[in-house]
Amino acid sequence: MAASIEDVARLAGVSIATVSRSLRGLPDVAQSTRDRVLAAARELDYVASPFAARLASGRSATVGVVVPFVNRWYFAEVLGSIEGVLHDANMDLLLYNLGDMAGRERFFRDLPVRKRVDAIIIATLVLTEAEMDALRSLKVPIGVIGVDHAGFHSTRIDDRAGAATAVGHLIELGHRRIGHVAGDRADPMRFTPPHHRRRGYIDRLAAAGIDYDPSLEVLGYFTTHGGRLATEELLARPDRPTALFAESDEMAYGALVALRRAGLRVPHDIAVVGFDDHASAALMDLSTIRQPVRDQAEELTTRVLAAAAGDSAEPTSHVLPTELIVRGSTDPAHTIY
Amino acid sequence: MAASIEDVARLAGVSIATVSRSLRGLPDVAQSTRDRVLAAARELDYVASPFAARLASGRSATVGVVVPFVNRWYFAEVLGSIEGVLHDANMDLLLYNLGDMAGRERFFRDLPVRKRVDAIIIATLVLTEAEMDALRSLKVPIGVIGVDHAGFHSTRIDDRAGAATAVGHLIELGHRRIGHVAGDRADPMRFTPPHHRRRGYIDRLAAAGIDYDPSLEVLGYFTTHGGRLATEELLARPDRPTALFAESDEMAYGALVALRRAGLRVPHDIAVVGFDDHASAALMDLSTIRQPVRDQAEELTTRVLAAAAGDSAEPTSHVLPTELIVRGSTDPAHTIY
DNA sequence: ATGAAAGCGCTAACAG
DNA sequence: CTGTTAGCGCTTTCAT
Repeated sequence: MAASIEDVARLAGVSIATVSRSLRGLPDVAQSTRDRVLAAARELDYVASPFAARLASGRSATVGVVVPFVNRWYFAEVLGSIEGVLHDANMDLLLYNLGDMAGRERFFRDLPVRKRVDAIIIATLVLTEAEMDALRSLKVPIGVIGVDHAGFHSTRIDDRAGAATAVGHLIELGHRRIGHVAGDRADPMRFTPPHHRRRGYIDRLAAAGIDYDPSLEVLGYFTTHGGRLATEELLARPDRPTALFAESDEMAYGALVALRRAGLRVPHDIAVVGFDDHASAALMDLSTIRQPVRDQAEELTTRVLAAAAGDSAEPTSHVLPTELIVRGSTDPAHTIY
Repeated sequence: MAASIEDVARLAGVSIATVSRSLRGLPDVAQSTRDRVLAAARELDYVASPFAARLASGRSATVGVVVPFVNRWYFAEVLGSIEGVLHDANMDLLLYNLGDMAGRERFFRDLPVRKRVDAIIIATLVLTEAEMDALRSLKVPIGVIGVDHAGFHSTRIDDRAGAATAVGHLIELGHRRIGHVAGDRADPMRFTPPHHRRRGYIDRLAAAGIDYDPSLEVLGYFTTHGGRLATEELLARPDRPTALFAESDEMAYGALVALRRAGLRVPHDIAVVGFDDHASAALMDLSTIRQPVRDQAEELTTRVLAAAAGDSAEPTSHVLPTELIVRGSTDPAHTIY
């Protein structure tokens, strides 16, 4: 049986209260006493039982992290970043992967985080009023990454401005017919990027006096495969575009495959710009909008942790900058294919 | 304040013991009593405090999941699968992302899972004796995915046989000079696939009476970028290979990029086969060895859960089958580029 | 600076 | 079938 606080107290010749204080670094313990306790604890290889501590203190030293999918680049990146901050702060991380709408409904109905976390971090979901109510009922600080919701801590990028920058880059290169490989705005998970990025696309066209042409817009569903199919569809239409804006790099990869198969040269026949600066974008020589994924996750986690620790500042919404990265897929002096 | 078991007992007019029994579905409770308790619990929106239950019962209903990285395809896939099984079983999932050697050392030194999990699942690490001792000291069932260690539950594939199949496929197509884009065998994380997959490559060459040529072997470090560089290096050598075996699909993608840039046709000039059947392999038209990642994770998790629940069967090692998937990158009737 | 003691909210014998 | 009671291993007043 593992050592308990009583064993340590006995060995150190003090009360369990003193052991508790010493080990947690609380004040009002003589240095000599503390040293004795630390030595005893080390000798017995003692660690406090987290459950006993949590029951007694009412704090769980745990945060719940909710992601729609763990196996997509963006969410995996976010999750890894959060994990780092949390464990550096000696917090446990309870993972919830929604997976699909059924999982999402189950989560908000059952609220499996109840009575077990000091804070919650949720990635990229636009929450319904009912979901927000459910979360608020937990009475713990809540952080949302990628979206902002009043009353919750949030960190995100400006998707709309980023998309406008991407499209502006194409316009400055002289393109007027710009195809749009879009994310699914009707996804039941209600992700926001497709809405904002599309707005940015339309904004920027308008600013350049280019008419918005719905026939240049096809859904790619945020997958590589979808990006390929969408591009094939665009190419099959009369008067094909001279450039493509894909709402995500992963869709852009699919677009590049479709273009290669169609025998079109990039960027000479068709230029392509993506969004995210995904891990493989540099390899694919894809121009894109870089977003600081890890920074967003770390910044948000840090603030949520402060809130959980009692910092009662009002929840705020932070926006981090994006950056246009020009690579071969739009550089006329270059050829990918 | 949230309702406690006493509130429920009072409302239902029974003792807290009866509430506990009713809610947990234990026997020896009159149906009418149970109904009353359930109604009271629902009315008060009661859920038991997990910490109190864990402290009293000694069971944590939690499993620790340890991965080297969350943001690599294989591990993300594994993590997602484990999460599904765990939450279906009403278990909490505590995530530990090692990240690098420093993180790995810290994990095994501090053992942050101590006193908080009923079982541990670890992905793809070859454990040192010291690490195994540390884990054993926890006295909980341990599952390892991708490797087998005596005394631990494990599920894996036969990497060696899979690699041999991949190389055999190339040999049957008539190839004799087969380049090898290899994983790093000296990685301090000590992953096993590079060792086994390389053995399979060498085995199969030997079986076909082909001399092993070290100059055909270059490290690609399991990254897309590394695969590209490795391939470029292979192409720069005299008497270049007519086919490539990449130890992972992600490295194979890099190889395809390098071949395209070099103006070589696939599979006519050089055929390529990968390993894993990564999510994008179909899109890239890459022939590969499919491994059932989710199945491995689910099978292992299920067994570990049984062990944690008291099934005292000896830990065993299970091997799941792989399958050759032939696509355009090796099909002579086909052209990728 | 230290100790005694009262919980925290459950589970698990044990009685009846 | 149900209730009583003794913990589980800590944290946290409150004394001293």
